[in-house]
Formats: sequence, structure tokens, C-alpha cells
Amino acid sequence: MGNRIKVLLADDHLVVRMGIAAIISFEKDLIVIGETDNGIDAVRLARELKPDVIVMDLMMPKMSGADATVEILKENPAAKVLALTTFGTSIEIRKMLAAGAAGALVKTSSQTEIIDAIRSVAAGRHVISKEISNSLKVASDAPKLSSRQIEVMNLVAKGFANNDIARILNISVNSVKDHLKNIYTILDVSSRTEAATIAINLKLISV
Amino acid sequence: MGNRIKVLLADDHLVVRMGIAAIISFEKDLIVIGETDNGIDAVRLARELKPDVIVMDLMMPKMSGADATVEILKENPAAKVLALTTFGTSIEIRKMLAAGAAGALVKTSSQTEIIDAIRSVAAGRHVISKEISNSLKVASDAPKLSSRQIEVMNLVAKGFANNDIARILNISVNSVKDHLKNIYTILDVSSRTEAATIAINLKLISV
DNA sequence: AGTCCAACCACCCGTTTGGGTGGGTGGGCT
DNA sequence: AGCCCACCCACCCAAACGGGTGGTTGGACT
Repeated sequence: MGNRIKVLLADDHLVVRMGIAAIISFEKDLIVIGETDNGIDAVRLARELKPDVIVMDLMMPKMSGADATVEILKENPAAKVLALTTFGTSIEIRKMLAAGAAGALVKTSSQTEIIDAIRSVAAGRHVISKEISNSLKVASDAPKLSSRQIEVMNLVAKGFANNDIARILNISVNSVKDHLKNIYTILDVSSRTEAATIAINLKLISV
Repeated sequence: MGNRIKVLLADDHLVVRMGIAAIISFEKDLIVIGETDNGIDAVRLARELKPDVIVMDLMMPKMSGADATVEILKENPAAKVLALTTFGTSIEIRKMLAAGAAGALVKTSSQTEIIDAIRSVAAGRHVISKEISNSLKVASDAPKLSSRQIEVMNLVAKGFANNDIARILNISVNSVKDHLKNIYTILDVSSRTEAATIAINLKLISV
């Protein structure tokens, strides 16, 4: 009774918080001790309430779940953050896990999956749902561009010609072409337009 | 008591269904009579259970909420569908509203907003949340491409050269160039790459 | 009837692009 | 030390692209 697992909910969707709270309310060893709809309050509540598990959405106003997780774990490396996300695929998930999040679940998870995950991370284990580990796998063998190549690709996607890009980056047009050749090889394409759309798809560049 | 508003929930996220169900459970004039996690069952349950209001997610496996709405309203034009979506902006929302959906809400809506919306559509009124009407507004004064132009842009975004596009569409290269010139004018750009990224951003073409 | 417009086609021409060759430098890893 | 690799630069050249001109046809709306 005095030993229930204390859960903090951080999700900008009220219906999601209500849903998780409802699921948790059926379990007598779990209790929701706090809720918030943004990342900044999540950091504050994590400090004040000392929850055993923090169920955290990725996309939230003011501060993303990933950034909040980084903050929380910086303050208290023993905190257990369980990411709850709509899409399995995201660099934000990588960021959270890299920061030390204890687990990651998709929102389509079943009742038992969610409950089990909360208990598992509370017990110090790590939980990654199948959908997410799959998408992390495909993301990890996705092509990788160097930082310079990404700079070039960003400008290409904005419609700049090689000449403009050269001026902007303070290099010669030949070097720009050179970068593009390398990029084409990496992405396995043969035109700047295809490279741009693929880079956007792979989230290699910001749209 | 026998006159409660019967609600059918269609959302692939369990936590969302639980959340809405929890919210509804506090209201004595509302009752959830069915749940499903996909569009196909939503169509079937709408037929079998004759709900007063169908709360429908946009993105669902098997059949999207938009397609399900089209089906349901074809079978029963008096059905009240309330779209519930994560993002305010989507062509899917337009599709649902065009099909005759009674309302559209974002998932960040508050408890009272959701309850009020359900009661309103049950009473035959239409409800569009502010976030959605705003995004529909900006979408409506976004540039518009003809269907032929969209065909061309899709191929451009895939990296095809004008020559290939001409072959694929069975027109001459000159006509392809002609379409591109018109597209550039409409989108206010001067290169295929910029046109592609902007078209993707504006969701004029599928990625 | 007339007007509008999308879609189609053709030519010209300067610029840009992509692909190929050849190099130089400096940092990092073994 | 040697090696790899990112990044830098130069030259060449055929192909593709973008912008401009001109035109026809057929459907829609007034």
C-alpha cells in the first residue's frame, strides 16, 4: 500500500493521460501522482514529486519529451523515463534513449504491454517495444551524411544553384559539385532533386 | 436514462479510447456502446450499433478514418462523425468534412471541449475546433496545382528527368517543360528542386 | 456567341548540372 | 610511419534545365 509505484504522466493530449490513468487505476501496485501537458513542468514535477516512473510523450509544447528527459536525467541519473510515442520512427527516440531513458513504447500498445513496461522500468529493467526496435534498426543502417554534406543538401533543398551554394559556404563551385557527387553516391541517386526528397524522407535535413 | 447519447469510439490507440471512455463515463447523458481500433470495424459497428455519435481517429490501420467516414455516410447519411486528430493540418480532415463529417477536434482538446463537441454533433450541430479551422484556412489560400501538374510534380520529386516524365505521361518534353513553367509561377520558384521541397511541405504531393 | 484556361506542341538559347579526369591538404586511426 | 577520408580545387563536355517566343485544341462558364 505504501509501496506503490509512483507514476508521473507527461503528455499534451488529455485523452492520452486519462487513458493511461484509467489503465493504471486498475492496478493496485501503481498510482499516478502527477500529470502535466508539457516538458518544462515535467522536469519540475520530476524534481518535486520524485516519481518512480515518468511516462513521457515525445512531442509536447514548450519543451519536447526528449529535451525534458535529458534535463531530468541530468538532475537525477536514477530517474526512470518511459517514452510513449505515436510513431515508432524518430530521431527524438534515439535522443531519449541516448540520454538514458529506460524504455520506449508506441501508443498502440495494449493494456498489459503498458502496465508491464511501467513495472519493468520501475524494477530497473529496460523496455523497448518491437515496433520501435525495428524502426531503430532500419534507421541505423540508413545512409549517413557528413555535416558538410548536410549543409550542402540543406541549401540544395532550398533551391540554391551550385554557384550560390559555393558563395554561401565560401568554397569553389567545384567543391560543391564534389560534395554533390559524394552525396549522390551515398544516397544512390543521380540528381539534386531526388537527393533532396530522399534526404527529407530520411530526415537527414530539416524541411 | 434510456435516452443517453450512444457513442462509438474508433481509434487505434488504446490509451486514447480509454481516455475518451473515462471522460465520457463522468457524463450521465453519454455512454460508450462500442470501440474499435480500425476503420473497417468502425463501418461495421456503425451499421450494427447505430450510435448517435462516432468519434473517429484519422490514422488507423486497414482503413483510414476518412475512408471509413465516407463509407459510413454513404450507408447512413444521418450518421454523426466527429473526427479526432493529432494534427490540425491534413488533407484527410478536408476529405472527412467534405464527406459530411459533423465535426473535427484535435486531441489536445480539453475535457469540456470534447464532451461539448459530442453533445453538439449529437444535436445535429457542426463543430470545428479553432486549431483545425485555422489550419484549414491557411491551407485554403495555399497555392493550388491542377491534377496534371501534381502528376508532373510527383515524378519530378522522384528524380525523373523531363524526358522520362514525358515518356511516362505520354506527352512531349515541351509539354512537360510547359507544366513546369506554370508550376514554377504558381509556387513562385525557379527550379525543380525547390518546387519539389515546397510541394512536399505544402503536402501538394505525397512523399 | 465569345471568353477563359488547361493541356498540348515546337523552336531557340544561355546557363546549370552531372560525370569524368586529375590533383592538394590536414586530421585521425593503427 | 602509413593509411584513410573529408574536404578542398581545377578542367572538360555532353546532357539537362529554365525562360522566352510562337501556336492549336477542347471543355467550361457567361
